[in-house]
Amino acid sequence: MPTATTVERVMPIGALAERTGVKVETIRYYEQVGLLPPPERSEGNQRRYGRAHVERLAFIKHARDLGFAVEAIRALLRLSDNPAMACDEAHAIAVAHRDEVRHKIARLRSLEAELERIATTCSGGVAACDCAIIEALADHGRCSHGAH
Amino acid sequence: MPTATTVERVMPIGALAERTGVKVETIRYYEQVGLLPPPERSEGNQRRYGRAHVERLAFIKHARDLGFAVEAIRALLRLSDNPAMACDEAHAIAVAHRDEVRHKIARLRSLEAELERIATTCSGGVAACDCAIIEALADHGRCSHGAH
DNA sequence: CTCCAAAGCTCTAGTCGTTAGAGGTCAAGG
DNA sequence: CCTTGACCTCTAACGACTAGAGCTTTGGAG
Repeated sequence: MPTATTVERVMPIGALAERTGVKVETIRYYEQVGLLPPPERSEGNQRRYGRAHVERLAFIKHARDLGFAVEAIRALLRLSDNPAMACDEAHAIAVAHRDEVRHKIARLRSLEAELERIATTCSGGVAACDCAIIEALADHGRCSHGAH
Repeated sequence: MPTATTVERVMPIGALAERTGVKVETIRYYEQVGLLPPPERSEGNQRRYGRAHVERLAFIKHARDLGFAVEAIRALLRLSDNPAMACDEAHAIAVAHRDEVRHKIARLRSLEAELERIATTCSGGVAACDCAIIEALADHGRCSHGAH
């Protein structure tokens, strides 16, 4: 007993959007940049998607959620279309991205520490505060050359 | 015995860039969007910066390095120009940003874990690999609805 | 003093991955 | 048949720069 959106042969863009959690505009964008192949059209020129599109878009969505760049996804899709190209390349892409993510985490952690420090130095509303946060920002500026 | 770049009254944009580590184009951009006040100009219409500009730009740079958005920096600069406005607001900005950074870290950490998992599932070049990374991306797509 | 390369100037457009809007067409239920 | 919502294309905006074209100014060497 298939519901309206499980009639997969003739899915309009809105149903595909709902199913995958990707916005309509974004789907059209992915088509425009060549991530999602152009689907067939209805007589009235409206896009009609099938199961293959759902799967491909889900793949794209998951990769985007993992923070892969559109370029990287293009490469991953090429690999998935062409398994003969082996997974060495896919592995390299994933590892490169993982390292990038690690890098970002490390950077953000030190930012967090510094933000925490300057935010707690001045907890707001205190009279002695002139203001510690602003001074921290200004001082660090000065400290790069030690000039006054 | 001041060197060329320590002659602060007449610093051209390139010297300011070198001193602060902010690119020339970015300095002009900051002026355009109103973060850095327009400096005086030479007879030939070239920007000439002084010490105040070095300090303000260093403040901006440090805040940007900490990941504050330009809008937030605009607010912080307003506060630093006008200390009477108290540090409550600065504190709120810093705390909000710290929380945002924490959020980002948490998200990235789970991404990292998943990337690690899929990257090590297929270590590349293995025959059995068909490929685990690509399957992981595809499967997750499918698992959101359990459909085949 | 004259010349030339480096550095400056303005203005425009491109980046990335969407998102939003204008202004129109199509499909389906009452 | 008519309305309403979903769809269509095309263009511009976001944030924070970055790059380039095409020009002028500056400052040191000859």
